Amino acid sequence: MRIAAPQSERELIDSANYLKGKTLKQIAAELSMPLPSDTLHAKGWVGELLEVALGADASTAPRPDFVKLGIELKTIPVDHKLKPKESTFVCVVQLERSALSDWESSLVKTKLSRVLWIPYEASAEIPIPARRLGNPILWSPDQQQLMQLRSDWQEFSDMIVMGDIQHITASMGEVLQIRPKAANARSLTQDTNQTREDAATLPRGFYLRPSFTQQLLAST
DNA sequence: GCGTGATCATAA
DNA sequence: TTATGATCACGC
Repeated sequence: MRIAAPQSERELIDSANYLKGKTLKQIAAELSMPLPSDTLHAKGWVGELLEVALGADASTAPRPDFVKLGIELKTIPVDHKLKPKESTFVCVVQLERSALSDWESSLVKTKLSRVLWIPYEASAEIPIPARRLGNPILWSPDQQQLMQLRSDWQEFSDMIVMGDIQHITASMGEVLQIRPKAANARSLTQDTNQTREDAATLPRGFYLRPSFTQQLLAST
């Protein structure tokens, strides 16, 4: 268990491997962090626990979790077959034109360039404290995955630039999807792509479909 | 409100 | 059972 930021991929992998098989209760105890009574009011708790356990650089700014290594940390809930139980949030959908013009400099590509995936047991019958961590996977998208991501991202970006964000639904996209990412359905953010100058829309985020994360967990 | 961490809850 | 649309918590 480490607190200091890892100085190399090797260090990070070693730390993640040390956590493999441990329960959330064990890890929380070693860090003196309280266990949540439920996940309804602690939705991001596992992610935050692992950030501390692995020495992710504390920051509230947009960040790779491990700044020096350029690595993003993602915990992912899986069932007994290693099948993801949820989609994976990637990043906010930026509505500025500059953010919609170039895949190579996009937030999606940057965020997913290198990710440490840490699967953990999340079947409903397993109490939260007893859930164990799985095998950590340090991943970068391969050529096919990159093409899929780029294709979806381009399609979405084109629609948003055209002022059609209201017509984007979660069923669109092969591996990526766009869904709400907000406090509630009344939240609003400026959308300069629409015709009206004061136009606003629901804040949204990019998510990876479970079918995509399932494949990457299985292949690596 | 924004961006971080995500999962919930119900319709299909 | 699954996936979409909605929501929870936290630091600023």
